[in-house]
Amino acid sequence: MAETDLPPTRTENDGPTADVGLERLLDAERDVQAKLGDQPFDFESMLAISNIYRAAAAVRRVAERTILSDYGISWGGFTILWVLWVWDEMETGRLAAECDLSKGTLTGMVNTLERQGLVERSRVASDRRKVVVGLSDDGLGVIKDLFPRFNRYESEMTAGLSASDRRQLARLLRQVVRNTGEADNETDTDGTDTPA
Amino acid sequence: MAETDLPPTRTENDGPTADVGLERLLDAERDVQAKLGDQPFDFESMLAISNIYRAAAAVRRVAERTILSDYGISWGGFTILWVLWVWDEMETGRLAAECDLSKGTLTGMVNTLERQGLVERSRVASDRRKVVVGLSDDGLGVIKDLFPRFNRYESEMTAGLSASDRRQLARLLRQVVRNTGEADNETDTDGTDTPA
DNA sequence: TGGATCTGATTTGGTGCCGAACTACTCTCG
DNA sequence: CGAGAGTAGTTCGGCACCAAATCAGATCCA
Repeated sequence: MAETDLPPTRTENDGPTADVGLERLLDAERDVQAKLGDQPFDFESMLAISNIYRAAAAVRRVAERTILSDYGISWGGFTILWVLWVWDEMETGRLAAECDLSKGTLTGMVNTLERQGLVERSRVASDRRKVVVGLSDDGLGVIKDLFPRFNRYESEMTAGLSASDRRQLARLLRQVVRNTGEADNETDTDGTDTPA
Repeated sequence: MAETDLPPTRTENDGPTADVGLERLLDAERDVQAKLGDQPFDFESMLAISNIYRAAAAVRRVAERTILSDYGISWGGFTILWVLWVWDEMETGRLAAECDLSKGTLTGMVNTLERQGLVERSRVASDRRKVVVGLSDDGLGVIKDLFPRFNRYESEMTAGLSASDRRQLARLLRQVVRNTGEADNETDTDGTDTPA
């Protein structure tokens, strides 16, 4: 959702607040509330969720424009290389889950990476349905070279956050992921949603 | 990037930790560090950033599968309707900025929404380059109906977070967005990156 | 008046990404 | 064994999304 500041006409600065224009946020809240009449709404959740989306998109766009474009790979492509690097070759389905992509999407992206000579597919002899994907030598070279740069970029993106802020951020986001209830929650951390 | 838990073979539960398998995180850190040799890396930033992306994707997918699919609109389509609802009709360029989309993308999505009869385009008489987009009556009906449901969903996605957690989350994410240095930062909150 | 320039929107070409349908293989058990 | 149920991966149709190129209208001098 849109960054919920910027009501139509305001461009003035507002001094050294540590945060992005607080008044704008209040403006936005007022504007939304006006549309809703007396119906209550959860402004803080709205801000939290919409900022997740905006931050993710911005971080991705900038990463792709800056570092990733040097190697001609996308965010998702990088993720695949990274997973294969850290945890070695694995079969398609698992790789998809690990990269948080649908199987269909993964097939396409592996095609791209294969065309670029960065990964290799091989069928499993013991179960000929399965396909294992692994890094090629070139792929290994790329990720070894790329990861430190990427990680440096990640650090830059969290500039201004203390170490505990970063941990907190990760923690809160994990809770959000858990709340979506999408599978791969095989961990069942709080025991409230055990299937049976 | 992949949720950085789940090293290849571990499925056991790990008891009532308040957080997602802490040991797995440590495993992942160890695995990555092993690949890097003595080269240092910023694990906490990596976790923070990758979780932003994963949370955003999960929240979006689930929203589209559950509420949004009832109306046949996408996350981005919803954003457009919402912005137009709260701040009234506006011209294409501004709408794109507000929705955090490129102009080209916006054109396409407005086409879709127009086909669905939810928004209307009209040229501006005083400057015939400009196009103003606004909600149709149907579009207004949809967003009025949809927003409360969507907002309820947003609340659910932040379940388990205190009010101050939510504010904190939004705040930290705003800092990340700021760090990307993508424009629309006309606010310049800390004075370090003023163009001139 | 009329080119050069600027600005707003659309078009174009190409991925990424999804869910659903499909194909090929494996497993089960009668 | 062999039909049916299950599973792994790919294909398909369709948006979303971007950057770059293009088109059309406005503006600014000279």
